[in-house]
Amino acid sequence: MGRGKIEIKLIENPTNRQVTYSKRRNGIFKKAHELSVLCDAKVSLIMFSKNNKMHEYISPGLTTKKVIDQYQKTLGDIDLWRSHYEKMLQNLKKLNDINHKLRRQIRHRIGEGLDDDLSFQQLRSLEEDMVSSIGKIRERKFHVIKTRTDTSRKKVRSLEQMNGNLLLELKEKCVIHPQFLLHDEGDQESAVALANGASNLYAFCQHQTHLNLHHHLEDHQDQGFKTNDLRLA
Amino acid sequence: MGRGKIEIKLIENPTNRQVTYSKRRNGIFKKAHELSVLCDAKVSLIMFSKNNKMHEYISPGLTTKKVIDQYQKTLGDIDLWRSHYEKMLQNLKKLNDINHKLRRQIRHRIGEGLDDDLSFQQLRSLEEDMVSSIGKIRERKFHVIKTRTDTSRKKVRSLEQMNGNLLLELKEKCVIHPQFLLHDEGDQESAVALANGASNLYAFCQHQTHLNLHHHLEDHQDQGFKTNDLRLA
DNA sequence: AACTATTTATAAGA
DNA sequence: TTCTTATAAATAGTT
Repeated sequence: MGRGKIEIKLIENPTNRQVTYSKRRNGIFKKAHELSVLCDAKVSLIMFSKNNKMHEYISPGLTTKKVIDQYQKTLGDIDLWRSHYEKMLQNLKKLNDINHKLRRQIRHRIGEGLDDDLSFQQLRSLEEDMVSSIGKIRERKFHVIKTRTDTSRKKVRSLEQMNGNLLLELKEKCVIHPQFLLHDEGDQESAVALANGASNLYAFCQHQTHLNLHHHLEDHQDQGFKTNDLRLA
Repeated sequence: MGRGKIEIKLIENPTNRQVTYSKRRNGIFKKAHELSVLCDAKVSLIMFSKNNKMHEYISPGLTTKKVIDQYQKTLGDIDLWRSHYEKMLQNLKKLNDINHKLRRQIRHRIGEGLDDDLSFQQLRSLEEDMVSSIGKIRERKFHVIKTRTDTSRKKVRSLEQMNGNLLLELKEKCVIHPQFLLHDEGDQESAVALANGASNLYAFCQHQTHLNLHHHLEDHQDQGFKTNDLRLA
């Protein structure tokens, strides 16, 4: 209907296409409206242009939601959404049930809600179970504390050994180069630091010992303590 | 367009209306399809006739669900369904999380999964908690067993009293009407039944005593034992 | 956006 | 429903 007949196939020219879309869209909307009125029909017409501009017609007194709802209902529950939705509802219910059961179990295990529904036998087996569980927890607790103690002990041993080596080396160096010795009597911290196990050398070489001990307590990765350390001191 | 012009208003004649609906419906569908093809538009056309018969057109390669989804998205998430759906999803997720936490708590309480992530302090407080809980459970257990014992004791006392009364009454009746006495020596059950506390009257009036005792043990509500009972025996 | 020659849709009748 | 057909309406191409 127009100056010439056209073939029904994609209009390649974008401008042309846009114009035709516009004209025909209005045409369809008009027809949809006429049908609504003439035949009292419910019509929902939704369309998106090639550039995703949306246009819709809906019969007077209706909403698209209503139409879609009726559509779903009419198609029956074969509908993807409805079944998906209902699966979700079931899931929700199941999870809630499980939740309640878990809560109940916990309540029993913390000694609440026992009056509700536990028989003597159930109470007995619950008690038994908890006694055994507590055993496991204690075991684990002792394991943790033992591990921790062992670790500390090892650390202490290793530090002691390091200190021993350090002191020996220091002693040698001081004997060879007595000019490095400092006699800073006012330093109180040194005394505290040295009290750990280096006290036998206190009178001999206090300042350097002090500084090197600190190094080792603070930075465990630092293994490079040779003659350089002495120069830094 | 037709033999005569028509006014756009409800067609009162149902037959006429149905015919028009049919014709125009096809017309719109054709136009919708032409638009789809000519302009590469997405078209969804759903309609219900006055008698709720549904018809739909959907552009080739599309589904109504897709169109509706896009419609919802385009209108923005103000949409009721989408928000409802998303609330449900959130809920589901939350429930699942809670579930996991509850399970974890239970696992800890039954002494599993302790290595994962419990510090020494946590283990200590868990142990403490469980000790206190076990106390509550034991309390409840003792309460249950005590209640049950008490109830049994009361029942026994009450039955003993009943039996006493019964025997006394029976004794009287037998003295007044000695003709009711039966000397059925072969009855072994009687001896078992009487052993409970009626043994002192064994030689006196065995058969009746036996039957009446049974009545009372089986049916507690039956309080009506008078002279009639003896006649039934 | 308007025009208009043509095509298309369809109302009424069969 | 479907077909027919006179006529109304829609619209392609043009301005």
